[in-house]
Amino acid sequence: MSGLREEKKQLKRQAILDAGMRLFSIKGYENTSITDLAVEAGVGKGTIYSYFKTKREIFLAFCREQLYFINEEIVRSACNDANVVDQMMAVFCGTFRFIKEDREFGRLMLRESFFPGDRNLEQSRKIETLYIEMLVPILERGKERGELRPDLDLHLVIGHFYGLYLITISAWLTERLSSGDDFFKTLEKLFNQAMYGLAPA
Amino acid sequence: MSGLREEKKQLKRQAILDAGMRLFSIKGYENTSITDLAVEAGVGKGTIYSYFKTKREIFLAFCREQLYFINEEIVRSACNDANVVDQMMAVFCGTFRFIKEDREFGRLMLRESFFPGDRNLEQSRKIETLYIEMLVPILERGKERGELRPDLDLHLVIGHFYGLYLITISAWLTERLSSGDDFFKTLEKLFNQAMYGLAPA
DNA sequence: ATAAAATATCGACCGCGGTCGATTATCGCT
DNA sequence: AGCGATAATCGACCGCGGTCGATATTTTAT
Repeated sequence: MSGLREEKKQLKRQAILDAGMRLFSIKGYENTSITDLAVEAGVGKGTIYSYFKTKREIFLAFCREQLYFINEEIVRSACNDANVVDQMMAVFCGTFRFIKEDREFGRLMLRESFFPGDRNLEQSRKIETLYIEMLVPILERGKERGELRPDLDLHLVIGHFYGLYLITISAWLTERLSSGDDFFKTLEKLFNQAMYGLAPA
Repeated sequence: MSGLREEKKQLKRQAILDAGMRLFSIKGYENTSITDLAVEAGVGKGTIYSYFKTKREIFLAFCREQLYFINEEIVRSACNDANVVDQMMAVFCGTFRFIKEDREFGRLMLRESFFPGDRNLEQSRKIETLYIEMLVPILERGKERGELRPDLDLHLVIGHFYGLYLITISAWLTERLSSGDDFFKTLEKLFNQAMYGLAPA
Protein backbone atom coordinates (compact mmCIF):
# COMPACT_ATOMS: atom_id res chain seq x y z
CA MET A 1 0.00 0.00 0.00
CA SER A 2 2.81 2.38 -0.83
CA GLY A 3 0.97 4.28 -3.56
CA LEU A 4 -1.66 5.55 -1.13
CA ARG A 5 -0.07 8.94 -0.74
CA GLU A 6 0.40 9.60 -4.43
CA GLU A 7 -3.14 8.53 -5.16
CA LYS A 8 -4.65 10.89 -2.61
CA LYS A 9 -2.52 13.73 -3.91
CA GLN A 10 -3.81 13.40 -7.44
CA LEU A 11 -7.35 13.24 -6.15
CA LYS A 12 -7.00 16.41 -4.11
CA ARG A 13 -5.26 18.25 -6.91
CA GLN A 14 -8.15 17.48 -9.18
CA ALA A 15 -10.67 18.42 -6.50
CA ILE A 16 -9.07 21.86 -6.21
CA LEU A 17 -9.03 22.32 -9.97
CA ASP A 18 -12.67 21.26 -10.21
CA ALA A 19 -13.59 23.69 -7.45
CA GLY A 20 -11.82 26.37 -9.45
CA MET A 21 -13.67 25.50 -12.64
CA ARG A 22 -17.02 25.71 -10.87
CA LEU A 23 -16.46 28.81 -8.75
CA PHE A 24 -14.59 30.87 -11.35
CA SER A 25 -17.39 30.16 -13.83
CA ILE A 26 -20.13 31.11 -11.41
CA LYS A 27 -18.68 33.94 -9.34
CA GLY A 28 -15.76 35.12 -11.45
CA TYR A 29 -12.10 35.24 -10.50
CA GLU A 30 -12.01 38.27 -8.23
CA ASN A 31 -15.08 37.21 -6.26
CA THR A 32 -13.69 33.77 -5.56
CA SER A 33 -11.33 33.72 -2.61
CA ILE A 34 -8.80 31.03 -1.82
CA THR A 35 -10.87 30.22 1.24
CA ASP A 36 -13.89 29.68 -1.02
CA LEU A 37 -11.86 27.30 -3.15
CA ALA A 38 -10.64 25.46 -0.05
CA VAL A 39 -14.15 24.98 1.31
CA GLU A 40 -15.54 23.91 -2.07
CA ALA A 41 -12.68 21.43 -2.53
CA GLY A 42 -12.98 20.15 1.04
CA VAL A 43 -9.40 20.92 2.06
CA GLY A 44 -7.67 23.43 4.30
CA LYS A 45 -6.59 26.76 2.93
CA GLY A 46 -2.90 26.04 3.40
CA THR A 47 -3.21 22.74 1.56
CA ILE A 48 -4.07 24.55 -1.65
CA TYR A 49 -0.63 26.11 -1.62
CA SER A 50 1.07 22.74 -1.53
CA TYR A 51 -0.57 21.99 -4.88
CA PHE A 52 -0.48 25.39 -6.57
CA LYS A 53 1.98 28.21 -6.18
CA THR A 54 -0.53 31.04 -6.59
CA LYS A 55 -4.21 31.70 -7.10
CA ARG A 56 -3.35 32.77 -10.63
CA GLU A 57 -1.82 29.41 -11.38
CA ILE A 58 -5.17 27.77 -10.67
CA PHE A 59 -6.81 30.38 -12.87
CA LEU A 60 -4.41 29.71 -15.73
CA ALA A 61 -5.00 25.98 -15.46
CA PHE A 62 -8.70 26.72 -15.77
CA CYS A 63 -8.11 28.93 -18.81
CA ARG A 64 -5.99 26.30 -20.46
CA GLU A 65 -8.78 23.77 -20.11
CA GLN A 66 -11.27 26.19 -21.66
CA LEU A 67 -8.96 27.15 -24.50
CA TYR A 68 -8.23 23.51 -25.18
CA PHE A 69 -11.89 22.82 -25.90
CA ILE A 70 -12.34 25.97 -27.93
CA ASN A 71 -9.35 25.14 -30.06
CA GLU A 72 -10.49 21.56 -30.55
CA GLU A 73 -13.76 22.89 -31.86
CA ILE A 74 -11.97 25.27 -34.20
CA VAL A 75 -9.71 22.59 -35.59
CA ARG A 76 -12.65 20.22 -36.04
CA SER A 77 -14.67 22.68 -38.06
CA ALA A 78 -11.70 24.15 -39.91
CA CYS A 79 -11.35 24.19 -43.66
CA ASN A 80 -7.79 23.07 -44.31
CA ASP A 81 -7.80 24.44 -47.83
CA ALA A 82 -8.78 27.99 -46.93
CA ASN A 83 -6.06 30.60 -47.26
CA VAL A 84 -3.73 31.35 -44.38
CA VAL A 85 -5.33 34.62 -43.35
CA ASP A 86 -8.80 33.12 -43.16
CA GLN A 87 -7.60 30.21 -41.06
CA MET A 88 -5.65 32.51 -38.74
CA MET A 89 -8.71 34.69 -38.39
CA ALA A 90 -10.78 31.65 -37.44
CA VAL A 91 -8.34 30.68 -34.70
CA PHE A 92 -7.94 34.09 -33.15
CA CYS A 93 -11.59 35.01 -33.44
CA GLY A 94 -12.43 31.85 -31.53
CA THR A 95 -10.22 32.92 -28.66
CA PHE A 96 -11.58 36.43 -28.88
CA ARG A 97 -15.15 35.22 -28.48
CA PHE A 98 -14.07 33.54 -25.24
CA ILE A 99 -12.45 36.72 -24.03
CA LYS A 100 -15.39 38.83 -25.12
CA GLU A 101 -17.76 36.87 -22.89
CA ASP A 102 -16.13 38.32 -19.81
CA ARG A 103 -13.89 41.33 -20.17
CA GLU A 104 -12.25 41.13 -16.75
CA PHE A 105 -11.64 37.48 -17.22
CA GLY A 106 -10.01 37.99 -20.59
CA ARG A 107 -7.87 40.82 -19.35
CA LEU A 108 -6.55 38.68 -16.54
CA MET A 109 -5.86 35.74 -18.80
CA LEU A 110 -3.90 37.84 -21.25
CA ARG A 111 -1.88 39.45 -18.48
CA GLU A 112 -0.92 36.12 -17.02
CA SER A 113 -0.31 34.44 -20.36
CA PHE A 114 1.89 37.08 -21.93
CA PHE A 115 3.43 38.82 -18.94
CA PRO A 116 3.43 36.07 -16.33
CA GLY A 117 5.08 36.29 -12.96
CA ASP A 118 8.01 33.96 -12.47
CA ARG A 119 5.83 31.59 -10.51
CA ASN A 120 3.35 31.19 -13.34
CA LEU A 121 5.82 30.69 -16.18
CA GLU A 122 5.00 27.02 -16.51
CA GLN A 123 1.27 27.44 -17.09
CA SER A 124 1.93 30.30 -19.46
CA ARG A 125 4.15 28.04 -21.54
CA LYS A 126 1.57 25.29 -21.66
CA ILE A 127 -0.96 27.67 -23.18
CA GLU A 128 1.63 28.87 -25.65
CA THR A 129 2.31 25.29 -26.72
CA LEU A 130 -1.40 24.78 -27.27
CA TYR A 131 -1.34 27.51 -29.91
CA ILE A 132 1.93 26.59 -31.55
CA GLU A 133 0.71 23.05 -32.11
CA MET A 134 -2.45 24.37 -33.67
CA LEU A 135 -0.89 27.05 -35.85
CA VAL A 136 2.17 25.28 -37.25
CA PRO A 137 0.16 22.89 -39.46
CA ILE A 138 -1.86 25.77 -40.88
CA LEU A 139 1.28 27.63 -41.86
CA GLU A 140 3.00 24.52 -43.21
CA ARG A 141 0.10 23.89 -45.54
CA GLY A 142 0.22 27.55 -46.54
CA LYS A 143 3.87 27.19 -47.39
CA GLU A 144 3.19 24.09 -49.49
CA ARG A 145 0.49 25.93 -51.39
CA GLY A 146 2.93 28.74 -52.07
CA GLU A 147 1.06 31.35 -50.04
CA LEU A 148 4.05 31.94 -47.82
CA ARG A 149 7.66 32.60 -48.70
CA PRO A 150 9.52 29.30 -48.46
CA ASP A 151 12.42 30.72 -46.45
CA LEU A 152 10.30 31.84 -43.48
CA ASP A 153 10.89 30.57 -39.95
CA LEU A 154 7.40 29.43 -39.03
CA HIS A 155 7.84 30.25 -35.36
CA LEU A 156 8.59 33.82 -36.31
CA VAL A 157 5.49 33.87 -38.48
CA ILE A 158 3.40 32.62 -35.58
CA GLY A 159 4.94 35.35 -33.46
CA HIS A 160 4.06 37.86 -36.14
CA PHE A 161 0.38 36.91 -36.26
CA TYR A 162 0.22 36.53 -32.52
CA GLY A 163 1.68 40.00 -32.02
CA LEU A 164 -0.93 41.53 -34.29
CA TYR A 165 -3.62 39.67 -32.42
CA LEU A 166 -2.24 40.91 -29.11
CA ILE A 167 -2.18 44.57 -30.05
CA THR A 168 -5.68 44.35 -31.47
CA ILE A 169 -7.00 42.72 -28.32
CA SER A 170 -5.28 45.43 -26.32
CA ALA A 171 -6.97 48.08 -28.43
CA TRP A 172 -10.31 46.42 -27.78
CA LEU A 173 -9.72 46.11 -24.04
CA THR A 174 -8.78 49.77 -23.80
CA GLU A 175 -11.86 50.70 -25.80
CA ARG A 176 -9.99 52.16 -28.73
CA LEU A 177 -11.91 49.54 -30.67
CA SER A 178 -15.42 49.60 -29.33
CA SER A 179 -17.28 46.76 -30.98
CA GLY A 180 -16.49 43.16 -31.68
CA ASP A 181 -16.94 43.95 -35.35
CA ASP A 182 -14.24 46.64 -35.22
CA PHE A 183 -12.01 44.02 -33.72
CA PHE A 184 -12.49 41.63 -36.63
CA LYS A 185 -12.02 44.26 -39.28
CA THR A 186 -8.88 45.67 -37.71
CA LEU A 187 -7.34 42.26 -37.20
CA GLU A 188 -8.03 41.32 -40.81
CA LYS A 189 -6.45 44.53 -42.08
CA LEU A 190 -3.36 43.90 -39.99
CA PHE A 191 -3.11 40.30 -41.16
CA ASN A 192 -3.26 41.46 -44.76
CA GLN A 193 -0.66 44.13 -44.10
CA ALA A 194 1.53 41.35 -42.78
CA MET A 195 0.99 39.20 -45.84
CA TYR A 196 1.63 41.84 -48.46
CA GLY A 197 4.12 43.98 -46.58
CA LEU A 198 4.38 47.65 -45.71
CA ALA A 199 6.91 48.46 -48.41
CA PRO A 200 5.72 49.18 -51.96
CA ALA A 201 5.74 46.16 -54.28
CA MET B 1 -7.69 83.85 -1.20
CA SER B 2 -10.05 81.55 -3.04
CA GLY B 3 -7.39 79.49 -4.79
CA LEU B 4 -5.96 78.18 -1.52
CA ARG B 5 -7.71 74.85 -1.79
CA GLU B 6 -6.74 74.20 -5.39
CA GLU B 7 -3.17 75.23 -4.69
CA LYS B 8 -2.78 72.83 -1.81
CA LYS B 9 -4.30 70.04 -3.84
CA GLN B 10 -1.77 70.39 -6.62
CA LEU B 11 1.04 70.51 -4.07
CA LYS B 12 -0.09 67.32 -2.37
CA ARG B 13 -0.66 65.54 -5.63
CA GLN B 14 2.88 66.31 -6.64
CA ALA B 15 4.18 65.33 -3.21
CA ILE B 16 2.59 61.90 -3.60
CA LEU B 17 3.99 61.50 -7.09
CA ASP B 18 7.44 62.53 -5.91
CA ALA B 19 7.23 60.04 -3.05
CA GLY B 20 6.35 57.41 -5.63
CA MET B 21 9.28 58.34 -7.84
CA ARG B 22 11.69 58.05 -4.94
CA LEU B 23 10.35 54.92 -3.25
CA PHE B 24 9.61 52.94 -6.41
CA SER B 25 13.14 53.65 -7.62
CA ILE B 26 14.76 52.63 -4.35
CA LYS B 27 12.61 49.78 -3.06
CA GLY B 28 10.71 48.67 -6.14
CA TYR B 29 6.97 48.58 -6.66
CA GLU B 30 6.03 45.50 -4.65
CA ASN B 31 8.12 46.50 -1.65
CA THR B 32 6.58 49.94 -1.45
CA SER B 33 3.28 49.98 0.39
CA ILE B 34 0.64 52.66 0.20
CA THR B 35 1.40 53.42 3.82
CA ASP B 36 5.06 53.95 2.89
CA LEU B 37 3.99 56.40 0.20
CA ALA B 38 1.68 58.19 2.64
CA VAL B 39 4.43 58.62 5.23
CA GLU B 40 6.98 59.73 2.65
CA ALA B 41 4.55 62.24 1.18
CA GLY B 42 3.47 63.45 4.62
CA VAL B 43 -0.24 62.70 4.20
CA GLY B 44 -2.70 60.18 5.57
CA LYS B 45 -3.21 56.89 3.83
CA GLY B 46 -6.78 57.64 2.87
CA THR B 47 -5.79 60.96 1.35
CA ILE B 48 -3.79 59.18 -1.33
CA TYR B 49 -6.98 57.67 -2.63
CA SER B 50 -8.57 61.04 -3.15
CA TYR B 51 -5.77 61.82 -5.61
CA PHE B 52 -5.24 58.44 -7.25
CA LYS B 53 -7.68 55.65 -7.87
CA THR B 54 -5.21 52.80 -7.33
CA LYS B 55 -1.61 52.12 -6.43
CA ARG B 56 -1.07 51.12 -10.03
CA GLU B 57 -2.20 54.51 -11.26
CA ILE B 58 0.64 56.10 -9.31
CA PHE B 59 2.99 53.54 -10.77
CA LEU B 60 1.83 54.27 -14.32
CA ALA B 61 2.28 58.00 -13.75
CA PHE B 62 5.83 57.25 -12.66
CA CYS B 63 6.43 55.09 -15.73
CA ARG B 64 5.09 57.78 -18.01
CA GLU B 65 7.52 60.29 -16.58
CA GLN B 66 10.43 57.89 -17.12
CA LEU B 67 9.35 57.00 -20.65
CA TYR B 68 8.93 60.66 -21.47
CA PHE B 69 12.59 61.34 -20.74
CA ILE B 70 13.77 58.23 -22.52
CA ASN B 71 11.80 59.14 -25.61
CA GLU B 72 13.04 62.73 -25.55
CA GLU B 73 16.56 61.40 -25.57
CA ILE B 74 15.79 59.07 -28.46
CA VAL B 75 14.21 61.80 -30.53
CA ARG B 76 17.08 64.16 -29.80
CA SER B 77 19.72 61.73 -30.97
CA ALA B 78 17.67 60.31 -33.82
CA CYS B 79 18.74 60.35 -37.41
CA ASN B 80 15.68 61.49 -39.34
CA ASP B 81 17.01 60.20 -42.62
CA ALA B 82 17.60 56.62 -41.51
CA ASN B 83 15.20 54.05 -42.88
CA VAL B 84 11.97 53.26 -41.09
CA VAL B 85 13.08 49.95 -39.62
CA ASP B 86 16.22 51.44 -38.10
CA GLN B 87 14.31 54.30 -36.54
CA MET B 88 11.64 51.97 -35.18
CA MET B 89 14.37 49.75 -33.76
CA ALA B 90 15.90 52.78 -32.02
CA VAL B 91 12.61 53.70 -30.39
CA PHE B 92 11.66 50.26 -29.16
CA CYS B 93 15.16 49.34 -28.10
CA GLY B 94 15.22 52.45 -25.93
CA THR B 95 12.09 51.32 -24.11
CA PHE B 96 13.45 47.82 -23.89
CA ARG B 97 16.60 49.01 -22.16
CA PHE B 98 14.39 50.63 -19.53
CA ILE B 99 12.43 47.43 -19.07
CA LYS B 100 15.57 45.32 -19.03
CA GLU B 101 16.93 47.23 -16.04
CA ASP B 102 14.26 45.73 -13.81
CA ARG B 103 12.34 42.73 -15.06
CA GLU B 104 9.53 42.86 -12.51
CA PHE B 105 9.12 46.53 -13.09
CA GLY B 106 8.88 46.09 -16.83
CA ARG B 107 6.45 43.25 -16.54
CA LEU B 108 4.15 45.33 -14.40
CA MET B 109 4.35 48.32 -16.69
CA LEU B 110 3.46 46.27 -19.75
CA ARG B 111 0.57 44.62 -17.96
CA GLU B 112 -0.89 47.91 -16.91
CA SER B 113 -0.22 49.67 -20.19
CA PHE B 114 -1.65 47.07 -22.53
CA PHE B 115 -4.19 45.28 -20.38
CA PRO B 116 -5.19 47.99 -17.92
CA GLY B 117 -8.00 47.70 -15.42
CA ASP B 118 -10.91 50.04 -16.04
CA ARG B 119 -9.63 52.35 -13.35
CA ASN B 120 -6.26 52.80 -15.03
CA LEU B 121 -7.48 53.37 -18.58
CA GLU B 122 -6.61 57.05 -18.50
CA GLN B 123 -2.93 56.62 -17.63
CA SER B 124 -2.62 53.80 -20.14
CA ARG B 125 -3.92 56.11 -22.84
CA LYS B 126 -1.47 58.86 -21.94
CA ILE B 127 1.44 56.49 -22.43
CA GLU B 128 -0.04 55.36 -25.72
CA THR B 129 -0.27 58.97 -26.88
CA LEU B 130 3.38 59.47 -26.00
CA TYR B 131 4.31 56.80 -28.52
CA ILE B 132 1.90 57.77 -31.24
CA GLU B 133 3.24 61.31 -31.24
CA MET B 134 6.76 60.01 -31.53
CA LEU B 135 6.12 57.38 -34.19
CA VAL B 136 3.81 59.20 -36.59
CA PRO B 137 6.50 61.62 -37.83
CA ILE B 138 8.92 58.75 -38.46
CA LEU B 139 6.36 56.94 -40.58
CA GLU B 140 5.28 60.08 -42.41
CA ARG B 141 8.84 60.74 -43.47
CA GLY B 142 9.10 57.10 -44.51
CA LYS B 143 6.04 57.50 -46.66
CA GLU B 144 7.45 60.63 -48.28
CA ARG B 145 10.67 58.82 -49.06
CA GLY B 146 8.67 56.03 -50.68
CA GLU B 147 9.65 53.38 -48.16
CA LEU B 148 6.03 52.75 -47.21
CA ARG B 149 3.02 52.14 -49.42
CA PRO B 150 1.21 55.45 -49.82
CA ASP B 151 -2.24 54.01 -49.07
CA LEU B 152 -1.39 52.81 -45.55
CA ASP B 153 -3.25 54.02 -42.49
CA LEU B 154 -0.37 55.11 -40.27
CA HIS B 155 -2.15 54.24 -37.06
CA LEU B 156 -2.48 50.68 -38.28
CA VAL B 157 1.20 50.65 -39.13
CA ILE B 158 2.05 51.83 -35.64
CA GLY B 159 -0.15 49.07 -34.32
CA HIS B 160 1.68 46.62 -36.52
CA PHE B 161 5.12 47.54 -35.22
CA TYR B 162 3.85 47.85 -31.69
CA GLY B 163 2.34 44.37 -31.85
CA LEU B 164 5.61 42.88 -33.01
CA TYR B 165 7.39 44.69 -30.21
CA LEU B 166 4.88 43.37 -27.70
CA ILE B 167 5.20 39.75 -28.66
CA THR B 168 8.97 39.98 -28.66
CA ILE B 169 8.99 41.53 -25.21
CA SER B 170 6.66 38.81 -24.05
CA ALA B 171 9.04 36.18 -25.42
CA TRP B 172 11.88 37.83 -23.54
CA LEU B 173 9.92 38.06 -20.29
CA THR B 174 8.97 34.40 -20.50
CA GLU B 175 12.56 33.50 -21.20
CA ARG B 176 11.95 32.10 -24.65
CA LEU B 177 14.47 34.75 -25.67
CA SER B 178 17.22 34.66 -23.12
CA SER B 179 19.55 37.53 -23.89
CA GLY B 180 19.07 41.16 -24.79
CA ASP B 181 20.86 40.42 -28.02
CA ASP B 182 18.33 37.73 -28.96
CA PHE B 183 15.67 40.33 -28.36
CA PHE B 184 17.21 42.79 -30.82
CA LYS B 185 17.77 40.21 -33.53
CA THR B 186 14.27 38.78 -33.27
CA LEU B 187 12.66 42.18 -33.30
CA GLU B 188 14.63 43.19 -36.36
CA LYS B 189 13.66 40.02 -38.21
CA LEU B 190 10.02 40.61 -37.42
CA PHE B 191 10.21 44.24 -38.54
CA ASN B 192 11.70 43.15 -41.84
CA GLN B 193 9.05 40.47 -42.24
CA ALA B 194 6.51 43.24 -41.80
CA MET B 195 8.15 45.45 -44.40
CA TYR B 196 8.54 42.86 -47.10
CA GLY B 197 5.54 40.69 -46.33
CA LEU B 198 4.99 37.02 -45.70
CA ALA B 199 3.67 36.26 -49.17
CA PRO B 200 6.11 35.59 -52.02
CA ALA B 201 6.97 38.64 -54.12
C1' DA C 1 3.86 -4.67 15.60
C1' DT C 2 6.09 -0.58 16.64
C1' DA C 3 9.02 3.29 16.78
C1' DA C 4 11.22 6.79 14.15
C1' DA C 5 11.53 9.42 9.98
C1' DA C 6 9.22 11.77 6.43
C1' DT C 7 5.60 14.19 4.53
C1' DA C 8 0.90 16.14 4.05
C1' DT C 9 -2.64 19.09 6.31
C1' DC C 10 -4.37 22.86 8.52
C1' DG C 11 -5.89 27.46 10.17
C1' DA C 12 -4.10 31.33 13.00
C1' DC C 13 -1.53 34.91 11.48
C1' DC C 14 0.75 38.68 8.53
C1' DG C 15 0.96 42.82 5.76
C1' DC C 16 -1.28 44.40 1.89
C1' DG C 17 -4.52 47.49 -1.09
C1' DG C 18 -8.55 49.71 -0.63
C1' DT C 19 -13.02 51.75 1.98
C1' DC C 20 -15.68 54.76 4.86
C1' DG C 21 -17.58 57.65 8.33
C1' DA C 22 -15.96 60.81 11.84
C1' DT C 23 -13.21 64.95 12.04
C1' DT C 24 -11.08 69.09 10.44
C1' DA C 25 -10.11 72.89 7.30
C1' DT C 26 -11.71 76.09 3.70
C1' DC C 27 -15.27 78.66 1.21
C1' DG C 28 -19.21 81.76 0.19
C1' DC C 29 -22.40 84.78 2.12
C1' DT C 30 -24.30 88.31 5.09
C1' DA D 1 -16.09 88.68 11.65
C1' DG D 2 -19.08 84.95 12.07
C1' DC D 3 -21.55 81.01 10.52
C1' DG D 4 -23.60 77.25 8.03
C1' DA D 5 -22.28 74.55 3.83
C1' DT D 6 -18.94 72.07 1.47
C1' DA D 7 -14.96 69.59 0.60
C1' DA D 8 -10.44 67.57 2.14
C1' DT D 9 -8.12 64.57 5.55
C1' DC D 10 -7.35 60.75 8.20
C1' DG D 11 -6.62 56.13 10.25
C1' DA D 12 -9.37 52.25 12.11
C1' DC D 13 -11.18 48.69 9.67
C1' DC D 14 -12.16 44.94 6.03
C1' DG D 15 -11.29 40.83 3.33
C1' DC D 16 -7.74 39.27 0.57
C1' DG D 17 -3.59 36.26 -0.98
C1' DG D 18 -0.03 34.02 0.93
C1' DT D 19 3.12 31.99 5.02
C1' DC D 20 4.50 28.95 8.64
C1' DG D 21 4.99 26.05 12.51
C1' DA D 22 2.16 22.83 15.13
C1' DT D 23 -0.31 18.58 14.31
C1' DA D 24 -1.85 14.37 11.97
C1' DT D 25 -0.94 10.81 8.64
C1' DT D 26 1.76 7.67 5.94
C1' DT D 27 6.10 5.26 5.03
C1' DT D 28 10.22 2.86 6.25
C1' DA D 29 13.22 0.02 9.11
C1' DT D 30 13.65 -3.22 12.56
